[in-house]
Amino acid sequence: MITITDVAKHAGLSRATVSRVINNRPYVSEEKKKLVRNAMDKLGYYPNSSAQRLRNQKTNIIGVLVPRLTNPFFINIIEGIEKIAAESGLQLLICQTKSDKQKELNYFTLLRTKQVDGIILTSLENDWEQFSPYVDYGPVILCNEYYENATVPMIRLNQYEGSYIGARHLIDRGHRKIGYCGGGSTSGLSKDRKRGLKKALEEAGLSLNPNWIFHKRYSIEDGRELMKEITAMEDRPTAIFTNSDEVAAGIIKESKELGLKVPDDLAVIGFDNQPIAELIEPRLTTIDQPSEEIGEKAMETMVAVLNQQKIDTNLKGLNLKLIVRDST
Amino acid sequence: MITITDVAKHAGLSRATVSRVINNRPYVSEEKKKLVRNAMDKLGYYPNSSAQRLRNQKTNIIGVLVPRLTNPFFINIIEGIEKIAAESGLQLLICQTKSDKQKELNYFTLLRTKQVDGIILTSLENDWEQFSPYVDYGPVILCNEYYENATVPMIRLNQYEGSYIGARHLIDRGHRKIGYCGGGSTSGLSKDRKRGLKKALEEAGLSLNPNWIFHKRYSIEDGRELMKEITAMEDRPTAIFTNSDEVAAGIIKESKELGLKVPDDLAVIGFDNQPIAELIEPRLTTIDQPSEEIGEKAMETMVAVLNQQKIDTNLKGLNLKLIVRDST
DNA sequence: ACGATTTCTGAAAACGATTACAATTATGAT
DNA sequence: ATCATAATTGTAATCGTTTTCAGAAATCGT
Repeated sequence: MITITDVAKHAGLSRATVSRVINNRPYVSEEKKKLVRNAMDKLGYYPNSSAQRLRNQKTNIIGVLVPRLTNPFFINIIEGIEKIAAESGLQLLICQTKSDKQKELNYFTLLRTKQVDGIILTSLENDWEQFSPYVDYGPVILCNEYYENATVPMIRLNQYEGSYIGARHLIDRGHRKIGYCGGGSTSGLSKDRKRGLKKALEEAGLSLNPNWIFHKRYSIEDGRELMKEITAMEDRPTAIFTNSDEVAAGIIKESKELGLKVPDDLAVIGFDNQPIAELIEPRLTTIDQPSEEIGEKAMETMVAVLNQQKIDTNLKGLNLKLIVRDST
Repeated sequence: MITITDVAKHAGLSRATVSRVINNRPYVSEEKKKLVRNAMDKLGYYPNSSAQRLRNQKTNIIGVLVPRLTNPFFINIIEGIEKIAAESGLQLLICQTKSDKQKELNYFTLLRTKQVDGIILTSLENDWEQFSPYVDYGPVILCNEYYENATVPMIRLNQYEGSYIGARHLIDRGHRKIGYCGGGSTSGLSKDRKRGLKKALEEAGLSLNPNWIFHKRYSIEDGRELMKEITAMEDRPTAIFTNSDEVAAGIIKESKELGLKVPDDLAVIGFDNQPIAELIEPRLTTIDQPSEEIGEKAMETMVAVLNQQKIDTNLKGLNLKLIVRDST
């Protein structure tokens, strides 16, 4: 392997001078700069990043925790994060938690072993109390998800509002028996979605039937299973409010297979406005989230924190929007 | 930050002994082991991985190059890769090339700066000649994609065969005017898919109309655009063979919007058997690929190469399978 | 009991970069 | 011409590990 020492020797200079050239430090004469550059080119030198990281005590890598890569919503967030990361010369270490509590927590050793300079969380399985001991070891930022009591920057949308407008839409369409399929975790997002729904129901003089609350459903397959469960009930909801377009798509698909009409027999509303929402028939009514934008904002915040600048987590202009299509 | 020196001091021993305990080296008495473990626990010590990497001259990270994370096919491959990586204590650095030649090439500096121990390529934009200079800097493995003349391990399926059976299916359904939408790169996969189609056509006394060959279409949106182009033609194909389910889905969606019936007015066959293939209507006829399995095999091969064991890239039992649904 | 192994432990030298500091030379002001 | 200041370069320490080497202690075989 070619090291900085080789370059120095070849250029007839010291390592220090070579290092200055690499890092665009001042106080190097043009003449020597040229010598160094020639030597680097000739030898095909690339600095060893482990050595740089050890010496500089930073990695320029940010860990990004997502539940599963199969969910386009999180890919969009990553897209936004990556855009800003690239602009700032940072790399991403993308980590799948598979919605597993322990896995999620384990990724925090990345911070302790100095493999990453910071962590962005896009979903939450554990309670805030589990995370809080780790914030001493490097910046942690919540993107999309949030806690009420967390002490780290949170890039979040008004999920309460989003959920409320979705629920209102169902009520306006005349539904009185509305089911809910949500995460069921203790995160602010999860709670707020349920709260928004409840609020809309209350306003209409309705309440949430505990039999129609479903948790921990994420995939298309989960949606299909859920639909089978609903069909088996004697008292069924006429509309269902879901936490993701994938689950909603699964419900629609299975409904059709079971000979039920969407939205007449069952109205379905999704969340996220993924490509699949346009593709499936009937096209899915859903709640659009500016996912890429919150990813960008999260990474901008991370960059600010790393540079010890003051941060601004204000997200005005970014709203959840109801997209009415044919499934409601 | 707590270092190994702190632990050594706290335990009243040398750094060497602590290191031996960390790495399960022999020749440490039980007594001292306990002292070290206690000290590590008490101080909350985690080894600094930059230092370990510098010293050990390896990172235990493998770079995985994919075109775009939005394509579930590649996510499946990653899934397989990750499974084996986890078993072997390796981490993944996932890199999106966005199907950009330069970007793809740039990621090879990861190898030169020793940020990764090896690279797995799942798609190819450049010619093999562009890559070959880099193979000196660390193991490179091709997964899914391949070249005829490459000198690195290739985990590949018989795309020629897969393409052939797909084309045969269309011909058996009575189609004589068959269009092709493929990658159009110089990779073996791309060439073989075209070859397989041509072979089937020739056997039926047909040939591939150059007007009906389309390249560089990847997304649902690309599919929709493509469909508009086709509709604008005066002499249109009656069937189209695509390179991915996403493009195929876009074609189907747009067809319906344009008032065309699939498969009657236009038959469409996809590739990959993604979830979307089941969801869209008409359900998509497609060619299933054991994507997770080839990911696993690729990582197994990488592990073998890193350990200098002899490798076996045989993939028998893993085949491309035609899945007939309703779009043909 | 005595030499030959084997087990245990620490001192010190790596790994490849960056940087504080000192030494030297060049430039500028008077 | 002289002194103050700025620009240029190198020496050596440092980041936090692992490992070679050597020495000390324990164990073994006879």
